[in-house]
This record gives sequence, structure tokens and C-alpha cells, in this order.
Amino acid sequence: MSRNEGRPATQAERSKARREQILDAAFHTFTRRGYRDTAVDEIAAASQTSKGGVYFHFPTKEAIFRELMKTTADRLAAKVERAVAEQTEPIAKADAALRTVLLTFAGHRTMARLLFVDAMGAGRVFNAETNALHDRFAGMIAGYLDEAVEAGTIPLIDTALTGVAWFGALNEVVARWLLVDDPAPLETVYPTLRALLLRSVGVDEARIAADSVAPG
Amino acid sequence: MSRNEGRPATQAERSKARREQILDAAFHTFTRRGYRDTAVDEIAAASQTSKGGVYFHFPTKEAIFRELMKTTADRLAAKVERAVAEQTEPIAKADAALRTVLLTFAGHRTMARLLFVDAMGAGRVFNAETNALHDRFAGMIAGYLDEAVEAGTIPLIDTALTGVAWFGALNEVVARWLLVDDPAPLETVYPTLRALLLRSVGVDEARIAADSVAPG
DNA sequence: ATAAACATACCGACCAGTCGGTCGGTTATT
DNA sequence: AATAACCGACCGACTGGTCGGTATGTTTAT
Repeated sequence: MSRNEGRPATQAERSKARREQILDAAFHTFTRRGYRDTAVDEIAAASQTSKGGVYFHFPTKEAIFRELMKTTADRLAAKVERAVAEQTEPIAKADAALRTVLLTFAGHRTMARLLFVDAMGAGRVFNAETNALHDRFAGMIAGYLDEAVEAGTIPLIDTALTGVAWFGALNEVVARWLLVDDPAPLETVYPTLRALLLRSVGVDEARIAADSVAPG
Repeated sequence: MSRNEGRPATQAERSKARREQILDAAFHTFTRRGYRDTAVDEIAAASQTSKGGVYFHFPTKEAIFRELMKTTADRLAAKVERAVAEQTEPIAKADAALRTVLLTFAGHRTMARLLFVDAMGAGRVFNAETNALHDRFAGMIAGYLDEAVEAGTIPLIDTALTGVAWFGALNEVVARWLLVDDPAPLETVYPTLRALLLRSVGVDEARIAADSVAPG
């Protein structure tokens, strides 16, 4: 192994590690206490460094949050797109997207918290960010629905609005799950929600009753 | 007219008027700048009084917000229940509820802001409040759906989850409408959203295509 | 040596809530 | 009727504390 396992690494590596450490700590603190209620000092403490250290790596508190939001959203979007790419049928694509989001959140409660709950606690500044985020996912859904419409799998509908509605439904279900102490597994609602949403766009019952997408 | 029109009224009346004034000012400031970004001093200024005056009528800033949330939610709920009471058929009831909420928000953008957007900006303290609020409306929907199921109008479904999903879809549509500068009339999405939601619970297309509830 | 990577102390702005005091009106007393 | 005693409503300066950001010193790798 070319890289030594011990403590001392090159400075650049250590620096990057610190940065990540700070990001990690910020992530956890933000998701537990919200943006406003999280002091930079707390992030510093949680990341084994000092306020000065934090401000060496990031210009402002807001910048930390932005980066966190962006990378988190990117990771999720990539995961969704990967899952979708494995499907060819439009409906299966939308289905895969839904399934991926739900299962990812089920496995990473904190991720969901950051994306869905905390974003609003950050004040007006981030409304644009949140809006863009929601738009992004609603748009993804609308895109898959468009394909389905073109393919004739579902009737002609307002896919833009439907995308928003789907996303909202998913959002609310996840948010509700997040706010409850009892962690009744999120996976269990998937079949029900899936059926509900598919039915809402006119997918025939036979198709809905058929098994969900095959795992890649 | 027995009551004199001029300024001086009985002390109790003046007091109550002031209280209302403060509530009004707080409502507007909260909805424009959010809970955290609203200083009590601002509320005082906007209500033509002083900080001391505000704190004479309310124990804490939080108390103002709570009262605002509660009365707003109550007003809306009452309006919905009134509209629903005029309908006898289960589907028509759910429909009326949806329609009322949508039209009310369309007419009172600020009300929607308070209930849907600002509530989260208030921090963890109010998550319980928000949660209860969402529960309340999702529960109302679920109740109407239960009736519909019992009446055999729609097939047996998970009405609790459906209520949450419906509310989420509605929530997102309204929220999106709120965050956009261009005020494309909210009423226009009603037919589409209505069809989408009704379809999602298995209402037959013929029924959906039929006109919406008759106005009371 | 020298620059990056920290640490510490500190500043200044902000803000919820408090408190002593004021004032106009109401009630009791003569 | 007039005056004293009183009270609810209100004012605004002040407090105590928080927190984002900065200035300046200290360590560590190269």
C-alpha cells in the first residue's frame, strides 16, 4: 500500500480531511438543531477544531450550509438518475425515482432532515435555494411523466403540476415520518404511496398491481 | 346608532382594539419577514405602540405567534367545515374541502404564508405546532375519505396515508405559488389538482369529469 | 524560513424581556 | 361637585446574553 496508514499525512490531505470533518459536524448539528439554532462555535467544537479553524475553511456560516445542501442534493439526484437509467419504460422510471428517494431517506434520516425540514428554518435567504431544489426534483418527475405521456402509457395531463403534486405528497409523507419519534419503517408506505401516485395519473390498475420495478 | 362613532370608547374596548392592532401588525410582519427576523420592536412600531405596550398584552413573542397560528387555523377549519356541511356525498365533501382551502388561500396569500411557510421558520419549538396543524388537516381529509370508503364510493384504501399525501400535494402547490413573484391565479389549478387527487383514490372518470361541487 | 493551518480573544450588532415611571380615566369619599 | 385614591394601559431606557465575524498570535509541515 503506497499510502501510509498512520497519523501524519501530507498537509493538503490533512486540510481536506478537516474540511470534511467540519462539513460532517455541521451536517449533524444542522440536522439536529436547525440552521438558526446552530452556532458556529458548536460546529467548531463538534469538528474538533476552533471557530478560527472553521472560518479558515469557509467564508461564512451560510456557505457551509449551501455546500451541504448542494452536495446532498447532488448525491441524491445522482442516485435517482442512476436508478432511473436502469429502467426503460417511462412508468418504471418514475417508479424507480420514487422508490429511490423513499428508500434513501429511509436509510438516511438525517439527509432527509437537511433537505426537507431545515431548509426552511434558515430564513428567507434560502427560499430561493429551497425553491430551486424542489423545482429540480419536481422537474425530474415531470420529465419522466412527459416521457410516459409521449409513449402513450398514460393520458395527457399537466405534467408540471403533477410533478409538483407528487413531490409535495412525497415530501409530506417523509416530513411526517421525520417528525415522529416512533420510526415506523418508511419502506412500508412505499407500495401504498406508489399505487396512489400512479393511479393519480391514470395508470391502469393492472399495471399498478404488477410488481414494482425489478432491482437492477 | 347607540354607540358613538368617535375616538373615545370604553377602556375595555380600547384595550381590545389595541390587542387586535398588535395581532394584525404581528401577522403582517411575520408573514413578510418570518418569525425569527421579526423583532418585537417592529411589531410595536407597526401597531402604533411601544414594546412595553406589546408586552402588556402578550407575555412573550412566542405567545403572539401561537395565537396567530391558532386563530388562523381555526378560521380556515371553520370555513372548510361550513363548506363541507353543505355537501352530503362523501366525495363532494372532500372536494369542497379542497376547493375551499385553495380558494381561501388564493384570496389570502398572507394567510397561506403564515400557515405554510413561516411556521417552519420559527424553529424547533413550533415543530410540534406545525405537526399538529398538518395532522389536523390531513385528518380532516382522511375523515371524509373514510366516509367515502364506507359509502362504497371509492375502494378501500389507506385513508390516513392518503390524507397526508393529499395535504402534501396541496401544500406544495400552494407553497410554490407563494414563492413565485408572478401571481398566476391559484384558482386555475383547481380543476387539474382536483382531478389528480380524485383519480388517486379510484374515483371513476365519469364522476371526475362531472362538474365540481355546486357553490353554496 | 515561510506559508498554511490552526487557536484565542475579542468586537459589535442584535434582540427578547424587564422595570421604574407616566398619564388618562374611573371610582370612592366628602 | 369636587377632590382624592386608584388602576389599567402604556412608554422607553436598560440588561443580559447570544452569536457571526475578525484580528492577531501560535504551531506544523515543507
